[in-house]
Amino acid sequence: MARPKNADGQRTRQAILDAALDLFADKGFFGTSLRDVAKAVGVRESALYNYFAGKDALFDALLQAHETTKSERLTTFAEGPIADGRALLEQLAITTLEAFVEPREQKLFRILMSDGVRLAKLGRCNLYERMASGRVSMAVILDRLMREGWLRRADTHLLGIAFMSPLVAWRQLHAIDADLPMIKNPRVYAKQHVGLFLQGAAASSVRRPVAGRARARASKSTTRPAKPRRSSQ
Amino acid sequence: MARPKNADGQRTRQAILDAALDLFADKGFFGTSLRDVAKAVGVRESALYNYFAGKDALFDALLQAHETTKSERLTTFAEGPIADGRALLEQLAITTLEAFVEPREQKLFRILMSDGVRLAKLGRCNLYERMASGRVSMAVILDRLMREGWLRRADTHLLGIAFMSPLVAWRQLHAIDADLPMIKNPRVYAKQHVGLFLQGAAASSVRRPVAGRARARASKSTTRPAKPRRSSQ
DNA sequence: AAGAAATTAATGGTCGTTCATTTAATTGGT
DNA sequence: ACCAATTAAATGAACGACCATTAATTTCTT
Repeated sequence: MARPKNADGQRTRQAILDAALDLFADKGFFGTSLRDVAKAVGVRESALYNYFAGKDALFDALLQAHETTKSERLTTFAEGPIADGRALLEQLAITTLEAFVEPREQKLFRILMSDGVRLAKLGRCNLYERMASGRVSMAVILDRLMREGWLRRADTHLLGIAFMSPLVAWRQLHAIDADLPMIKNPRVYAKQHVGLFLQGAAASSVRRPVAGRARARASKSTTRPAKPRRSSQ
Repeated sequence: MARPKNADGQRTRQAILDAALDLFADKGFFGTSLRDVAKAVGVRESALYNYFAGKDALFDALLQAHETTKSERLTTFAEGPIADGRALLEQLAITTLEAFVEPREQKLFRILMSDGVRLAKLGRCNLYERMASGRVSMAVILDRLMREGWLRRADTHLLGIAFMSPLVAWRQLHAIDADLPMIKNPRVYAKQHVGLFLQGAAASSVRRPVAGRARARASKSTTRPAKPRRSSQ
């Protein structure tokens, strides 16, 4: 039989996109056949060609559907005055993590993780440009934070990687196994991450004397040996 | 013709392993056919079956060849007394980065990056166990550093991710594109990374009084408090 | 002659894609 | 309000190209 009673093109098209996103995320672009996609939709594979010219076109449509959704999260952080550098970074971390938590974005992330390099090599997706634009946006934000005195002067890319990569890694680890012995709440993690990013991991008692402001933080540890101090770069 | 003049089984076997590593790293496990491997070796694909039972067995042999090479880099750092925490972290960072730089390890890294999740899902490689063991080793080291007063008390996984993920990211970015505007020398990067990890990115002079509660987000004040420009380093 | 190393040939399977066809809904003229 | 023409949506069969794997065979070395 063909053309069942309530066949709706728009609905089918969206179902194809949904199924393709799921399957590509699960088994990869190259590991997913159009037969798989069609079976998930409940349709023969030849029906897909009514909506997409081929497998590549389907993937392109998938990417484009999320390109419009994305709408440049980072750049909005680079505008307006900065009232509180720490709060801005926390909000930035939370936004980033929550973007990863969003299911569709997460699936897309997994697709780009596993097949992005090869797809980019075939000129079929702009993974590198995506990443580069992200790094640039991040550099702009960090540069502003440095110029306005919230961050110390340092290599922008060093800071960018140090700030961003733990967020990505945290999300990645959670995507692989949700039961890891890690901080589970995105907001809690973001807060702690920013704290670590700003203050550093060194025990607070051995801070170099810079400004008289002594931070009465932590230092609840037991007796510890005296630290030989080396100059910091 | 068959059986060329100087055919050597051992040599061929190694050539197969080398070619497979290259091709799997480049096009992925699922994207590489045995024909490709055979062609790279200069042999028909049926010849591969003289050395490996099949594609899976070839991949297993590839993994095992590097399993023996690895020999637990991290654990050696957790033994012996810690003379200098910063130096230890720097050495750890350098060792990690240089391990990534090693070509074979780098290719394996790329394979596991792109196909690891799916291969693990098929029970064909122990990606998760690898990562978990790495996290545990890292946690042991960080725990010692905390107990001996080199690091402030914090969640071990938080610190582990914050220390390790930028190194992985740096290597990843360099593997993708060697011409990025980033610190290129592994040792220089390691030093700066450890400095940032220990001291943090906050400008050294300004510190908010206390009360990390940052809900000053809603304030729409256009008047920005004057930020002292303290340039450190 | 024996065996190692590689060949050619073939098998059964899956893939992306094309094409003619069938069915259900919509439309327009009378 | 009816019926033909049109269109949208999906089908089933097929194609050529790969794929992993196996089997029988050839050639070189010792």
